[in-house]
Order: sequence, then structure tokens, then C-alpha cells
Amino acid sequence: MPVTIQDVAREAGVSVSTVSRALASPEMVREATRLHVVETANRLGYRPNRAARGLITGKTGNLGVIVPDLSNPFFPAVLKGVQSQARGADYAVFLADCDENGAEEAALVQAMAKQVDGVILCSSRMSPSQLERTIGTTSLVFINRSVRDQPVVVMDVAGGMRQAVDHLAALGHRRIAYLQGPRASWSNQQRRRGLRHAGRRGMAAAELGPFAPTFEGGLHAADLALAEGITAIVAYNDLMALGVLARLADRGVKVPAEVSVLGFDDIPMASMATPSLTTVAMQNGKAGRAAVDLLVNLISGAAAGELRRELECQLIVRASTAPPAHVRH
Amino acid sequence: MPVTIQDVAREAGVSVSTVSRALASPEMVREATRLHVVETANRLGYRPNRAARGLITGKTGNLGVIVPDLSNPFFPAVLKGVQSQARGADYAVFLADCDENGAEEAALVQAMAKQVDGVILCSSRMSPSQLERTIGTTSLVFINRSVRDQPVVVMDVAGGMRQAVDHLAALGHRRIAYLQGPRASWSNQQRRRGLRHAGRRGMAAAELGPFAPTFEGGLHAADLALAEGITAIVAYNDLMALGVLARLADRGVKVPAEVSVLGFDDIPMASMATPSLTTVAMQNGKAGRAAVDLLVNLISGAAAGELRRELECQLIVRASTAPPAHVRH
DNA sequence: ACCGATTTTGCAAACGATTTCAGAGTTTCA
DNA sequence: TGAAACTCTGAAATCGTTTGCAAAATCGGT
Repeated sequence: MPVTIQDVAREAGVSVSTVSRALASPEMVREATRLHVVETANRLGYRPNRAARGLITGKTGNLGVIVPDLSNPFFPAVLKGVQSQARGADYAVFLADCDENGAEEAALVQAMAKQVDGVILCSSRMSPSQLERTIGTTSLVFINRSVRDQPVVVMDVAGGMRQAVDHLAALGHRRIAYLQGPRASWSNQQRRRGLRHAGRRGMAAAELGPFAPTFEGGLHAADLALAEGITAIVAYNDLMALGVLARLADRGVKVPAEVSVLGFDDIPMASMATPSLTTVAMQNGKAGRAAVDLLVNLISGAAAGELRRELECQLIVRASTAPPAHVRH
Repeated sequence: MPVTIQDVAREAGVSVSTVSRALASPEMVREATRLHVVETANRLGYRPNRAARGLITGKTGNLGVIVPDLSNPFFPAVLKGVQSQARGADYAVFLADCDENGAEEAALVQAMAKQVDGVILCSSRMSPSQLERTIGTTSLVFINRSVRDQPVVVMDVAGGMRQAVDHLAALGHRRIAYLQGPRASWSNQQRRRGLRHAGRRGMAAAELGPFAPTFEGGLHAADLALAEGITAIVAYNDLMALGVLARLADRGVKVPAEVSVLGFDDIPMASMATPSLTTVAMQNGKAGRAAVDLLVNLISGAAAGELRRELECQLIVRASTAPPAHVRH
């Protein structure tokens, strides 16, 4: 039923090779025949079968993306960038969700390998040994995880944390708490690295947790943070920060009058919360697009391709941060 | 580099046909050779090339999903269901985002057609004529759009609206407003259909809008709704409802004391808002899974497959709805 | 009008699987 | 022991493309 290159060839009165060339390498056929072939192809509505082509060229024209959890709004945002950039480069996208499971993630890469030219791994959950076994099966690009000798797109989370720290220091805070996310997470490590900046600003920073990087995790963490006698709370991500806001509201603690709260990610919810949440924005879409660029370069064998793309983070100051009570004017 | 069926055959000392049979139709080969083949296949790490297989079988083992906008949290939730069910049925998933554009959506189906066994269209934005041209290119299943003679998974949105109406009526409301979403949206039509139930409950329902189905749309709509002298506002979706909440808070209108607010979708944000939002929950994940089931049935030629799957909606009562002031006890 | 150089085209072999068909082995039973 | 009836296995065709190589067509120059 679907129209093949054979059909076009027969209809146009030329051989299949000519059709193939007319469409793929126009300079190899006479202009007149090219026009004729292209016209019949369009008329019949011919679309080449990419799988068949891939069989012989070794390139599928597809790429894969694996995310840990689609219900975390962070990932759809990245995905959206991947989508649009991939479409622009004429690639189709395979998607898989590994449910925060490293083993599953590794298995998915294996399963995809034959059908794609490369895979983008967002915040990969693989253990080092899983990683080692996976590298080499297909081209890989990592987002928000730094892997030796592999192309990566990372966000300068540490820099973002330093901005947050500077902001709080400038407001006059002296004791702050950082609520950790998953201990093994690269992102969490980076935030902690940035947090060391607090010392240079004359602030004491308590590290609490780890907590679940969710709204519930924030509810849980809020009380522990308050007990530390701090005036500002920096949460691992916005979901947690929103949980903190909710819990503080329940306990009658005024934000930002008594305690400032700060998150990471700038998810859409952050600006809608009351008070609206000061947060470190990530360029998710841009990260997705950059990853596609890296991957496409890698595939096309451009050895000159850069291996590391670093994206800036940006502190967005909203209503949840203010000077602490004792310096209030 | 990748290991093919040839490699396995050579290593095992049998023909490729035998390898193929040993793996695909175990009953056709002697148990001893089957074991031997399977063992060598595993040892070499053989994974069949699905594209090559698809070429001859006519089945790709892939399916496609097209969503209007990944940044609307509604769709990742559906996608998650699609993902898990597809994996269970041994299908890989192609994803595309059509940016709310019907023409783009149609083009994407065309582009995917050759690489998938079928496509799931979430809240399709195609015009009737685009639809007509698209139907037939590949197997289709629609989610949340009712299309004549095509398999669909729909949510009983009208029923959900009736639950909402009953809830408000029971609380004693007499005048309510419905804030419309996109006029052309099937979902919006269904909500309006359900809204007619208000009359039977002795309530007057004003239909306002259409408004953008976003937070900003809610900000915009809130003032208009208040001007109608109502005691309850039903928004097209949660994003809008959150916008309404924010605007009412700004204007010092107490929710739910003075006005009740109600949304649709039960996005994660809904339970985190203050006050937490009463809303009509959709079974997004289940819809995704049901769509995969329908599609798989369709593909495997089960003519007996049902064509319409309807999922219940469920009103979730939270803190944003209460009796109106004049009946407060 | 013819020759050689230069396009332009077609044939056929791949790519990695599945599947039909027929041949080779193995049983079963007279 | 031999024929008939199975059970297993392998050779080869096939799916829809691309591409190396050789044949055919075109062209320029005499």
C-alpha cells in the first residue's frame, strides 16, 4: 500500500538508482530528469522508508532521550528543547522514562541502540559500573551529569548557588540552611560545592537531609530547618521549596518576614506560589537543544566537536526572600 | 561492530534461519539446538535489528505519540502512562510535540508513519479536513477527542462537570461562572455540556471567555467573573484556576469564604496551592495506557477490539470550595 | 561523421532480518 | 529391510534503500 521508490521509478520511467540520486544527490543527475523524478515523487506522495535506508547507510536518523521521571516538570522542559532542535536537524526522537532506575536506564539504552544514532541521557541515574558498561554501545550525550571523556551539557549549578548565597548575604542573613536532595545526585553535589561560598561571605550554612526532592520532602524538611535557628532556607529544588512554604504557612511562620525561602529550577509553579518563590532558573530548553547539537556533531564525525557545554544559571528574585527580621529597617 | 544474526549463526555452527527460529519460534527447532543457539546469542550479546525485521514483517515494533505542548503538565502525565504500557507490550515510543499546531501535527504523523505501527494523538488540534487527510496513513488512536469511526479514549468530562455542579449546588451556591478555555477544544465543549446540569439544580451559570488556558488567563478572567456577582467560579483547567486564586488574593477576596474556586485536571500544583484547589481529576496515566491497549489491539488485527474507551472523572474536594457567605452557618 | 572525454544512467550487490520450500535425518511400522 | 511419515535444518527470496561499477548517452573538437 505505501508507495516505494520502485513505484516512483516505474511511474517516472527511470531506474530506482536514478530516483534515489535525484532525491539525495541532485548534482549527479541531469536537471531535466531530476525535475521529472521529483515531480512524480511528490505526485505519488512518496516518503522514503528511513528504516530501509538506515539498514544500508548505518544511520537511522533517530535519536533517543531517556529521562528519570516525566512527572518531574524539569524534564518535559528539557524534552521540549530536544524536540524542537531535533526536528530542525531532521531527526525523530525516541523517548523513554526509566522511573529513576539506573538498571532500567542502562537496559533502555541497549534496547534503543540499534534504532538510534545516539542517546541523550538526562540526569542519568546509572551507577559508575552501569555507565561503564553502557558507554560504547552508541553515541551518548549527558545532561546534568559530568562524565569523564564523554560529551556533556551541564548547568553551572554551583555558580547559581553562589548567586543565591550572595543574594542572601547582601540581604543580611547570617545563618542559612541547605536542604539536600538525593545524596548521589550530581546536581546535589554541585549545589553543595557552591554553598562553600557562604563561608567567604561570612555566613554559616547548615546542610540538612537528604530529603526526597518533592513537595512532601519539603514539608518534612521545613521543621528540621527551623530548629536550626536560621533565617533563610535554600531547598534542593522548587518542589521542595514549595513544600517548605506550605509547612511554614501552616505553622504561622511568615515568609519572607521571618524566614526567607529559595529554590532551584524555576518551575512554572514557582511564580504562582504565594509568596512567589525566589529561585535559581535553569535553561532547560537550551540544555536540550545544546545536547542535540553535541550529539549531531558527534554522529557526523566532527571530531572537532566540543565535549563540554556549560550553561549559566540565573537567580530570579521574587517575593520569598527579604532581609531577616533583625536587620529589617 | 554490532553483532548480527550472521555472527551468531557462524559462532553456533548453524544457519541464520535456525538462529531466527530458535529465538522467534522455539517450537520449530530441536530443544538441544535451541539451547545452544540461545546460549551463543546471549554470549555474543546479540540484539536483533528491529528495523531490519520490520522491513520484512511490515511491523516496526514502534508507536508514536503526538502531544500539543509538553509544557502543559497534563500531557507528560499521559505520556508516562503510554510509556509504561508500551514498554510492557515491547513497543518503543516516538514522541513529538506539535506546538499546538494542527498542520504541524498532520505533518508529524506523515513523517512518523513509516517508522511506527500506529500513532496516539493527544487532544488533537487538527482541523476536520486535516484529520480526514491524515486518517488512513497509519493506525490512529485519539485521546480526548471524539472522532467518528476512529478508536478513541475519552474522559467523561461532562460527568466530571456534573459532579462539580452537584457539589456547588449542595453547598448552596445559586450563581456560578464557568471560565471557558479554547473555543474549538473538544474538552471545552464537554465541560459546557456538563454545565447545562446547573439548570436542573436550580443554579444560574454564566459562561465567560474564552480565555487562555493558562495562569495568566486566570488572572484575566477573575475580575470579569467577580463582576457577574457570582459566588463560585469553575475554571477550564487548574492553571487558570490558580490564576484566579492569585488574582482574588491580590484583590483581597477571601477564598473560599467569599468565593469558591474549582478547576479541572488535578495537576500536582493544585494540592500545593493555598488554599488547596478543589478540582476534577482526570486519569491521565490510565488514558495513556488505554490508548496503547487500543492501538496494540488494532495493530494485531483484532477486529473485535472496542473502539471507544471512556474513563471516569473524579471530583477532588479540597479547601477552595465552601458554602457561600449567605448560607454560612 | 567519428573519436575520446565526460556526463548521466542502470544493474546488481549489499544491509539484517524473516519465511517459504525443499532436502536431509530420524522414527514408525509392516 | 524398506517405505511412509515425521521432524529439523538450510538455501534462497524478500523487504526498501543506497552505492560501486560499467554501460550508454551526450558533448566538443576535428
